[in-house]
Amino acid sequence: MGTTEVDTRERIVAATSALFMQQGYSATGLKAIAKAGRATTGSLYHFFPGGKAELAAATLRHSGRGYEELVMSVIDGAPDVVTGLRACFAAAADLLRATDYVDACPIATVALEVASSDEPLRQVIDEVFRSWLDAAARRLAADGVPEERAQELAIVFVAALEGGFLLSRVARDASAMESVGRAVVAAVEDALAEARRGS
Amino acid sequence: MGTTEVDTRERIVAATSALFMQQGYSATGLKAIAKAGRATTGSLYHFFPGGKAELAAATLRHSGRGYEELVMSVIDGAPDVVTGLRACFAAAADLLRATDYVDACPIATVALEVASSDEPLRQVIDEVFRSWLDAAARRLAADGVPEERAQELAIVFVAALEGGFLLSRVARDASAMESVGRAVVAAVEDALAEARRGS
DNA sequence: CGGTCATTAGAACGATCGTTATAGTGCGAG
DNA sequence: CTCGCACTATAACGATCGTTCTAATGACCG
Repeated sequence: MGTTEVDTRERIVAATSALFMQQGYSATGLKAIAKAGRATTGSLYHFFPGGKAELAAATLRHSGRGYEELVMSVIDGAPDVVTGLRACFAAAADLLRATDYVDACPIATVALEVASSDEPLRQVIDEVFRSWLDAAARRLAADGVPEERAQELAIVFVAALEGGFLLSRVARDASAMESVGRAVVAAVEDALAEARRGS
Repeated sequence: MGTTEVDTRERIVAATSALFMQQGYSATGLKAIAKAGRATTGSLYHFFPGGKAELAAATLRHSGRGYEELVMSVIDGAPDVVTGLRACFAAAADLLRATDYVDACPIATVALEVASSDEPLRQVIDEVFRSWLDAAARRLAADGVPEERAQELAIVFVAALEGGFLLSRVARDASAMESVGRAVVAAVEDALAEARRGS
């Protein structure tokens, strides 16, 4: 049995994620996915009998988990949340520059395409974002940000990241990502200072 | 000559904008646009000889100008920038709720689709965003925010709007838009307070 | 060796894509 | 009235879409 079928499956998902990144959902054909993932149409439908919809759902879940782990590991690798967040935005800006502004968030691209026209996929993305927000809020709370404020700052964090990706990719200039990063860091610092001062 | 041809042209652009909003660029077929705009394929190619690409460019420019005027009119209708910004985010949240989270920004959706795969359209969107950022920065500077800070806050403003649209549409809950709104307002208030205090 | 089954290869389906071509409409100018 | 031109209608093109189907491959088990 080995690991062959698992590798093919993961290769297909990885190829799908890469294509979603730079073309979105609708513009990415199954033939292109098969070619990029070194698979055939038959193989593709063997692993994803539900066709494009099932493949997209699997890809979004996979990418969502991957990005969450990446972000959380960067933050946890820092002495505190504030410097962790700073590192996050710096890493995102570096990644954009290093990949010619291609490597960003495939989930956001697909999200805007399907949010109002493909309910099953919208729900998948909703779960992914919810998981991100929960993880970020927990991490902020662990560093002393009050519960309610932590949830709001988590939303601001994710929205800033996605907004930064959008503006940076369109402008082919990562300075937008750095700008929103500074704003998020300042907001978190404020919340922490207020928490230490107040009740 | 009358206004017939102008009306048809504008009807096509409006229909395109609406379809881009909920489906994006690739998923929106020319046939669907023609039907929604009460036009035919021939009529469509008469007004936009460049085909889908030219129609998309015209639509993005048109929508971009429209949103810029809308946002600036809301801000200018308020006594100061801070309450103007508050009104902006409140209006965006209300619009999302009123339209079942469909009516958002067609430009962001198309932007993520084409930023790395369609250079001409990317440049059009780049111009649109640049115009937004310039207008917002000028408005912030007019209310006393130092030049450099105004440009950065303009980026934060637009990124927050787009990030708020994304999260709110996916979650079908406009509270994310309200959260990012509060963060932007706080950041601007801070900048104004600092400007009044410092040099 | 023979048989089973997961996996692959690739052809073929109808539908729809963006685009083009052609014929036809109707209105304003001379 | 008639010519010209802006505009419309519709059919058709080749290409590609997502999907289905049938064969064939190949490794493991009795």
